[in-house]
Parts: sequence; C-alpha cells; structure tokens
Amino acid sequence: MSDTNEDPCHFNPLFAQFGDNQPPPAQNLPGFDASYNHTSLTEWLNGPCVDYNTQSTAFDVSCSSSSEVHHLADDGVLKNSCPRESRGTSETYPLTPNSSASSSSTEAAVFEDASNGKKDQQPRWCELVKEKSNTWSKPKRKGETKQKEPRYAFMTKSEIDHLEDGYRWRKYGQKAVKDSPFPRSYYRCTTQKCTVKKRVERSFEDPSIVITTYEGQHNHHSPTTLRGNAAALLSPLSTPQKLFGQILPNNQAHPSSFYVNHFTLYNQQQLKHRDYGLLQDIVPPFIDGREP
DNA sequence: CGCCTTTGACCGGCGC
DNA sequence: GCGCCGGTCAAAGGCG
Repeated sequence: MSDTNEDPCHFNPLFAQFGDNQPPPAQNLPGFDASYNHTSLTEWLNGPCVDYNTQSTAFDVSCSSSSEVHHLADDGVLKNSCPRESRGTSETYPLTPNSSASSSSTEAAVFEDASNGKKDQQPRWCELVKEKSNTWSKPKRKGETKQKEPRYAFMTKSEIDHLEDGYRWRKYGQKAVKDSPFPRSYYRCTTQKCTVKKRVERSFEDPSIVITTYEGQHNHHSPTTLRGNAAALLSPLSTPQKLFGQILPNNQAHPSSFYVNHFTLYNQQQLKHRDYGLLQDIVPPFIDGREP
C-alpha cells in the first residue's frame, strides 16, 4: 500500500467527498448510467431489488468480455483495473470457491463447472496478484490446498465499526494492522455449517470509513430479514444490496458502482450512518446460478 | 447457562 | 533457516 500513487490497482475512496446523509450525486457523475437513475432515494428504495447478477449485467462489467478485472486479491487488498496486457502469458484463472463447502448447491455446481475447465465453459474470472516486481501473476497455491471463498469488500462511512447487516456474527479474533492505528476484527457467521466470515477494519487513510470484507456466501437466510423482508428470501447472499449509480474513476475504463446494503434499506435507522459505499469489487456473474 | 468478546498463543505462507 | 505477517484457535471472563 505504500506505492499507492504508482499502483494502477490501488483503491481510491472517491465517495469520501460526499456529504453526510446524502447519497452521492450519481446522476452528475461521469459514467453514470441514466437508465438506473432515480428521482429520489425513496423511489429507488421502493424499486425492485438488484441482485449481484443484475449488477454485473446492467453495468456491463462482466469479466468475460471486459479487458479489465475488478477483484479482491488473495491478500484481501482491494485492487481494480488490472490491465489484461500486464498479465503476460498467464492463462486466465477462475476464481473457484470450494465447491464442497456449505454454499448452496446451485452456486457450488456453477463454480465447479468453471474450475473443471470444460471446453465449452471458459473461465470467467481472473485472480491475479501484483508482485513486488510490478508484474501480475497467479496467486501461489501450494499443493492446491485450501481454495478461498469469493470476497466482497465494502467501504462504509460510519462511526460504528461492526455494522448491522441482518446476520449474526461471532468475533473470533482481532489483530493489529500494520501501518494502521486501527485493529482488524474477524467475525464468523454463527449459523451452524455456515462458513461465511467477515473482516472489519477502519481505513487508516480516512478513519471515518469502515472497510468490511465478506468471504463466502451464506447457505441460509438472514435471521433478521426473515420476518420483514420478502425480497431477501429470494437472494441468500451475504449482503444483498442495491445499486443507485456509478462513476468512472480517472484513467479507468470501467465504472465503480455505488451500492446500499439491502438490509440497510429495510432498517431505516441504519441510514443515519450514511451507509452508502463504493463497491469496487465486482461480484461473479454466476452468483445466483444463472449466466448473465 | 448460553452466547459473546477479549487476547495471547499458535500456525502457515512468504520474502529475504 | 529465520523473521514477519495475516489469520485462527481457544481459554478466560463478561453479560443478560
């Protein structure tokens, strides 16, 4: 993170400049998709839920056709816009969650197809890490040991570290973060056989920003939304969310998409904390078992 | 009593 | 091989 200025894949918290309690003026931002414009937040809140699959389709950020990929590297650092040219001769590398894990059968089957490398099923996801030598390479996987779950990172402007998201979490660790005065907390979903984890840390560049990284997908519904949110029943994702705009960061070919946690929409109280964020890590197109 | 957080120890990966 | 670092474990204690 020290070479932030030179690193084309560093994370740029563009949303930090937005005013309190106001969504970003997405319609005024370059690259904003007018078809997803909403005259008001309320109108947008009442609209149909946009799931991960819809996001990748609607904003044309599918990695299958894109010359760039947005992803969360193995080290958990948000990276974006990795130029395809810089990948050298490396083959595309599917991001393949452990299919034997407790994720839903539909999702597992889809990912299995990708990892099997069938002729008619080209890998859709590239997982690369940037070496210190400024080159991109596949992450090292000694003995093909533990495959990692997909990760989704969120940045949220909030005074609260551990934001409510509708699921129950148990903290299992806390570590000091190098070069940061703020610790990183580790949480696990308390539901039996659910392997979803999340990390919560505060940005050292902007202490008002909480970075939440989810790993894996829930194999159950949110215990909170079960009673009050029928839409969430249809999408047992770790953090259902809605898009309300996107921007085109400087020198980047693909937009960043703004989101609001679906649960946040349901729980209006949470809106006090300006729970708007920047989704820099584009989710897999197969997330709900359907191709885009 | 069950569930949770805290916190030091431990482990594995990785760079030098 | 050694040290650093991120991630996890597990015992202890707090709380309702």
